[in-house]
Amino acid sequence: MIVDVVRRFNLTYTQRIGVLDDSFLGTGRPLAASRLLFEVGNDEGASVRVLRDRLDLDSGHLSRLLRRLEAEGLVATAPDEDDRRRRVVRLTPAGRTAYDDLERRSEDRAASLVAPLTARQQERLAEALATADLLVRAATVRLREVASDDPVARVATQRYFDELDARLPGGFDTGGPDAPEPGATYVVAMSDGEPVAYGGIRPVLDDETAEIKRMWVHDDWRGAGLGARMLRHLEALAVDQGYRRAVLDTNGTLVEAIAMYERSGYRRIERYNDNPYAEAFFEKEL
Amino acid sequence: MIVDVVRRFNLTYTQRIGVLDDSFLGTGRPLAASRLLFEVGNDEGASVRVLRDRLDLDSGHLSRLLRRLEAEGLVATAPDEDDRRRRVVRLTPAGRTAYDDLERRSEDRAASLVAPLTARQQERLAEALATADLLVRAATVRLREVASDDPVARVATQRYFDELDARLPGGFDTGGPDAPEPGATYVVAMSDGEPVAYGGIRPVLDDETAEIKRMWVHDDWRGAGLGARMLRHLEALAVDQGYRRAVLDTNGTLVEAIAMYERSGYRRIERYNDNPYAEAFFEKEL
DNA sequence: CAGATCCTCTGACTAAAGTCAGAGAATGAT
DNA sequence: ATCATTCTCTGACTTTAGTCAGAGGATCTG
Repeated sequence: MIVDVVRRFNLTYTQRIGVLDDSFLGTGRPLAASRLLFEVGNDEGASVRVLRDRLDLDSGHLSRLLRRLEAEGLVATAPDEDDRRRRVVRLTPAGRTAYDDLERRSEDRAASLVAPLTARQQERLAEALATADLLVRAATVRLREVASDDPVARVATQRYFDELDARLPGGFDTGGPDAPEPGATYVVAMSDGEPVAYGGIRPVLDDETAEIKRMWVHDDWRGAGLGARMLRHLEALAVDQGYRRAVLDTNGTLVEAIAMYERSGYRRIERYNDNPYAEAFFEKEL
Repeated sequence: MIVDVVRRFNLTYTQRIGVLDDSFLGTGRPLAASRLLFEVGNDEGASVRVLRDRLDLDSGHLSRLLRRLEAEGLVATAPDEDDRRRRVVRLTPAGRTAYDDLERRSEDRAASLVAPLTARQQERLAEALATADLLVRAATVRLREVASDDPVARVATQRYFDELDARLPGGFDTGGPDAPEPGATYVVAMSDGEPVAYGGIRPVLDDETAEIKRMWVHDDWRGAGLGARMLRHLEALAVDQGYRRAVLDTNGTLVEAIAMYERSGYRRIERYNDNPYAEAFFEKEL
């Protein structure tokens, strides 16, 4: 059923909205060149390498497209001062104008698409598309294991601490830099190169028990089921590693987290550590 | 606001779902050939002309693609018996197999896209996409004036009569073929080559009054605001033609229609004709 | 500081997409 | 019957897209 809806929507989309991509046409530039210009404008000072990954282009192909935009006077490239093998690409003033033109075309397209709808219908459409957007993004998030000193893991951890600090009544003190945790496994969920959820497991109490640590979901991603998905993923990892029980602690102010643990089959237990910030303790047989 | 949501979704879509089109890749055939094969399979016996319009291809380009599919033994072309300038294209058994393969790939893609979501999330996504689908389709419907003896108008009229016949307690009798109606204007809303809504105006009573006639919306399109849009369109036409008042009659069983007229500012009036099927009468100052 | 690796670039292609003119058969209008 | 029109096709292109090998400079590793 859902598959049919997705496919039907896909068809509608490519036939009707897909024409939005045509906003990149009619500029006298090939599509790939416009896409590149758009990407450079979005991420001012991106290196050629980043653009290549982002647009999934062959290095020769991209290089030629850059020469073309350069010849048109829209972008300028210069060596990256941090690593002179890399080259950074920037828009020239003329390039900025061309970029703004693309933006305007894209906006006009979107506006003319919804113009025939009443205000009420536009609201319904916006709501439906926002929901679809969130869920599609959530569905295409990739979970991957990271070392706890991986730069991405550090970013996620910092955000986790920041949130605790903001939400706990007395603030939160990390107590200095991370000590290495033998046997711990951390997982990050990435979307568009940004961490959107994070969590890990580590041995605790006895060798059959894993502790779920540092569960965090990006603000913009609440309600998309990412937390539950991360939790399932961590539980599966724990089973793979031979654990038979998961425990976790959390602060009483994190009510959505507590509700999510309860929905996921966790039961409250007695305090099992001396974490001063923890107020609620849970376990689940795996 | 809505514009931003549309654009954001557009980006998500092209980056994530858009890869659905890749189901046409990896078949050893160029994309255009796969699309053509898909189209031929969807509309068995389509003429080259129809395919050209549908896929928006240059006639030379299409012709070469057809030769290619023919050489692979996937399609066969033969002159159209009705007009031997035209040629109709059909799938061969091998072509049917290749088509089914494309279908399967497309389904698999859609299934794997939603696989990471929970059942509840899949439901939400299906609902959101179905809503978006309906509204996007509604937004891209084109209204155009037609003569009442235009084939499309006949189809729409017939569906209108069929529905009356099915819904009125005693059935509905057209009372023979249409008499010509001097001064009448009919409008049809088309989507994918099919009429999805219909309606017209004609002079009645005095030369300041237009009567709204034969308002009909396709079953699948109820709730998309098409009826209201058609009504607004007809009112605007009436104003252009110098009318200052619109009236209409309808049967009491057509409750959604009555609700729609009331929402659109129509007030109940006394019977103004002797239409035996009419039970409710409305007017609106334009 | 030597060798491996990374990054971007050019050369030399092939494949796919798209364009335009016009030929030849079939059909419609008068 | 004639002429204009319609439909599909082929020929003869150009432009985009995409691939692969390797050159040459910059940086990292031991």
